[in-house]
Amino acid sequence: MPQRRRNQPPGIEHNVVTPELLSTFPILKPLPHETLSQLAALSTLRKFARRGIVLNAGIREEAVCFLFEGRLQGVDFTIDGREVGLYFVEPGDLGLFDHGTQPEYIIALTSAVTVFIPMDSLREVMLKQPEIFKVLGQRLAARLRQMTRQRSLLGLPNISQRVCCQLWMLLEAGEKGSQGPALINNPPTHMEIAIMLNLSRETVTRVFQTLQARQIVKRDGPGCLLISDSDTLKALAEGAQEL
Amino acid sequence: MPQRRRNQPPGIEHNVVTPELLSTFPILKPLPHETLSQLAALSTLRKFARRGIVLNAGIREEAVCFLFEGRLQGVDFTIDGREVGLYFVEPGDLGLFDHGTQPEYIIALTSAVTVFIPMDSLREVMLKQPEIFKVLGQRLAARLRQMTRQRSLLGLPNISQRVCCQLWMLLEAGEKGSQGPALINNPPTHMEIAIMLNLSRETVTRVFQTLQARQIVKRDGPGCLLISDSDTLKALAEGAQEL
DNA sequence: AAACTCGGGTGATTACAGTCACACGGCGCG
DNA sequence: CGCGCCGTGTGACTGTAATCACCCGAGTTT
Repeated sequence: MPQRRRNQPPGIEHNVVTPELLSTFPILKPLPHETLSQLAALSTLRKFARRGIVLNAGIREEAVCFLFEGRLQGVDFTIDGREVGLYFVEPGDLGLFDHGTQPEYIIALTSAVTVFIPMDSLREVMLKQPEIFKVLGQRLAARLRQMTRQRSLLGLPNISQRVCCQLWMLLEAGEKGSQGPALINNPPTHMEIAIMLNLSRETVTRVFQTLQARQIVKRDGPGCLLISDSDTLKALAEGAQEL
Repeated sequence: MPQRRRNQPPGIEHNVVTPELLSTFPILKPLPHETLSQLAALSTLRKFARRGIVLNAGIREEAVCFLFEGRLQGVDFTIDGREVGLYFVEPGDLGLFDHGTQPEYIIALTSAVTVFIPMDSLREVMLKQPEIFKVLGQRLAARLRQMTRQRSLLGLPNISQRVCCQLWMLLEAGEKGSQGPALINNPPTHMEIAIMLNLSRETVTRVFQTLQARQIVKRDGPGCLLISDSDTLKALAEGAQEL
């Protein structure tokens, strides 16, 4: 479980958020159009390059952040400085924030497009539209469930099962093209998976090697991972089959 | 990382919750007395014996639960049925709930006294007193931070450091009698610690053995663990010292 | 073109925690 | 009382994943 070095390109800002844009987020969809307009006016569009720091630990950046495109990763650090992966953030469906002081960093794994809504502006809108509270609460709860699920992964004694489970979760989160050869766009690197699963990079690589040898997954250039045999992957993830 | 068997004694119910009782919870303290009275009328006092199931996974039990006395543990299970410890719940300061469907079980590690407030009753009060939202949000966020912290523990490559860190967190959570020999009341069993840290029971026992040999901790009968040398424990937890 | 960095791929070695097997004291209980 | 369970304590053995060391190819910078 090693380190990653980071060069930290900044986020680029724009200010062209439309209510339509916001309504593409399932979480915000239920809100009335009028509310979305208000929110849109307060929001900022920000782009991040790979490895960019989206939200910084400790800094009390009072903002809610919605992911549009790309993939983010919540990471924390152990006392002795090792990186620990907490969760992945998938495009579209995930809003994430910051409450009190954010304990973890959130980092762009790919170039990413996000929408930021400043917390204090949000609060004004919330006073008139208490439904937002509910929406935010649901997000928090979902994150909690996600972290619980991720934590229980670590309990798996079998390493390849861990990796397969993680892959399976990535599949579920992404485009659910149901059966047939599914695919994961911009998959995390072996290193990024390793810190999620408390493994070393080499171990993850080796598991991937056997998965490829068994024709279960397949690289399709960089930026795309093909799951040729998702049934077997599922079986492996559930421990019904040994690798 | 093994299993625990459970015999599941039921919770015993009473209905004698006073507003004063509620105000002993730091989380609820800021609420006006009138609100507390309303809540108290809706609340139920429930006692659990050791190993009792406080909140059941999957079941959509719409209630908020506050811990008064004792210690609880959130647990989940891996796909292959192994138990995984998620967090400890300390008396007084911790309220916990249930949103959507609770993914994890919550189990009494010692006999415990709790107060339950049904979710729907709570909602009525919330309409008039939106501050409760804030309180609940803070709790959720705190739980999230706690789980993050616990997760980063697992990243520690050194096993004894993991255990010491966990002990240190238990100390912090409990009575902070500041310096001098601190103590942990009703400490979790080795097994319970093991599933929190992804270790085997034996490994935890062995770490405790060396800690006792080094006079850092000491058993004071069952139900009490004495931390003789909390400075060294802290050093071990932070990795400043090897065991 | 050379000099990087980054992501991935591999082998040899080895520390170390899991597992199994057992033992022991305390305590509740029929 | 004796029985059984639970929490703890300990030794021997072994599998396995971390570590180290290296290689490769593809992009980028200069």
